[in-house]
This record gives sequence, C-alpha cells and structure tokens, in this order.
Amino acid sequence: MPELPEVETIRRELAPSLTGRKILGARISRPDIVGWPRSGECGVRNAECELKRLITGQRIRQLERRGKYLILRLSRGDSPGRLLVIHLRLSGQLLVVPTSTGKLRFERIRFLLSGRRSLVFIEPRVLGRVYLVEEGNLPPVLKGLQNLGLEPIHPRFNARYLQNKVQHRSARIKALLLDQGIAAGVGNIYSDEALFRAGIRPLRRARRITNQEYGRLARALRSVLQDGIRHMGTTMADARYRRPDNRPGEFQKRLMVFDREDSPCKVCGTTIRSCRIGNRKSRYCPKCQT
DNA sequence: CTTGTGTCCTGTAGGC
DNA sequence: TGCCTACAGGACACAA
Repeated sequence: MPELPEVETIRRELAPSLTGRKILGARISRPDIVGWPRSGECGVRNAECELKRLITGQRIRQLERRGKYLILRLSRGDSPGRLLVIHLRLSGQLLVVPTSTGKLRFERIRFLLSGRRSLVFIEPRVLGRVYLVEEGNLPPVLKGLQNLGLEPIHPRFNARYLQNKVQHRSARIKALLLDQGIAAGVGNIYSDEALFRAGIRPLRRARRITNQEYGRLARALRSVLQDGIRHMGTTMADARYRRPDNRPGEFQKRLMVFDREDSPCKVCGTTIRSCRIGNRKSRYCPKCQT
C-alpha cells in the first residue's frame, strides 16, 4: 500500500515523536516480520533475541526514507550506528501509542521507547519486514534497498534519466514504472496517476514511447508524488494506510483513475477502464490516454 | 539481461 | 448465516 508519498508522510509525522527517544526493548509477536538478523544466517541461533539485544539501549537519532523504505538511524554512545529499516509492503502500518496501550489488532512488533511511548508495527498480511543492520554492511535480503533507482522527486530525475533506463526495452511502461530500480518509491497508485497525467496508456511498450512523451512522464511522476506528499498520502475506503496518529491521508479525493474503473473520467467523462499487467490491475482513461 | 508468472500471507468483500 | 472464491497498495524467485 504505502508508496513514496505515504512513507514520506509517515516519516515526517513520526520524526517529532521518535527523534531522541531511547529504545528500551521490543515485543515480537510474529518473528516472521524480522527480516534481519535471521536465525542461522548470520551466526545467530535466535534472531529474535539477537534483535532485542542489539536494539535495546539504542537511541533514535534520525528518520530517513529511500523509496518505500523507512530508515531509523540509531546510535548508542559512541558505538557504530545501526539502522532499523522498515518496509510496510501492502498492509503495514506504524503507530505511536502510549506504552500502556494494550495489544492492538494485527500488532506484530512493538518497540518500547523512553517517555512512555511505543512504536507499534501493525501488519495484517505479515508481508512487511523490519531489518536491523549496520550501515555499509547490508545483508543480501536488503539488496532491494541497495539497488534502488532515482526517486522521481530527485532533481536529476528527468526525461533523459528515464529514457536511458527504459527506452530500449520492450516491456509495458506500467510494469517498468513499478520497478524500484528504475523509479524508486513508485507503486500501483501513483504509476496509474502519472500515466494519466502524461496521457500515456499503461499497456504501451517502453520503446514505442516518444521523446516528448518521456518528458511529460518524468514531469508527471514528479508532480504526482509531490501532490501525494502534499496531501499526506492515499487512504482508500478498504485500505489500511494510516498516518502514525491513525488519521487518513487526503489524496484519495484527487485520484483521477486509480480505483475508478467504470466511473466517468473527471476530465472528459469517458468511462475509466482497467487492464491487467502481470498480476496487477491498471486503470486508464481510453480517451485522455493514447 | 529481459520478460512474464507464481508465491509469500492474511483479511475482506461479494456471490451463491 | 455460512461457505467459497477472488482479490489486495509489493517484492522477489524462477523459468523461458
């Protein structure tokens, strides 16, 4: 669920309540959520205990984000800093609650913090992960983080960058936009929205897209992600994305195509259609997009 | 290297 | 009401 605008909103709203706090311990209800350390894979017998041991006493210095990864920079005294890397995948949610709060529905991990607050990782589908790693020594399970492409909100993300990455390729443009090594942080919602803004159908082959269209697409990706951040992310009716204080985002009101199949296009009134690319649904306006 | 497909895991919505 | 199936914002392994 959470794409770049959602994770960035979470980062911004989490920062004031987490920065400077000390981690006093962790409660792990679902060990599958721990992506690193893994039992048996790093000379550790019990990864769960190892995570608790390594994290306890660390202080949260800074919150960062790369693509859809949220990164908590930790330190303990003058020992080398560790990173707590969190990926929310489809249904993950991070909430800050008073430590006295009882166990929440779908609560998988709780980090107990100083100041009687806790950071709770809610994850109904158990696909999300947390990783405790050393900076500059990322485990193989985090190669996705290592291989991220430029973010569309980065100053150097432009038509030339995008064309270099995909223009020679025969795959559908939509599938390539979901590739994190090409455009970090873009997911199903914002790729559909960007293609609408650029007037390009999701099924178009990357090599058939013109220079002018790549210009529009690069700008559309940038603007749609910036707008998503400005409106604090997209909370669909049945969806789980929530900000850390449990409030919803507001970008859903502005969606032009995502989750709007069979509804009229807000620009021309044509019925929004959907198609399938790989295993994922894509929506587009057959008149506004060519 | 590229592309398309299946899988992970669980909850929920909708059909019958 | 109850059972069953299809589907869900992501990422990765794998086969061709």
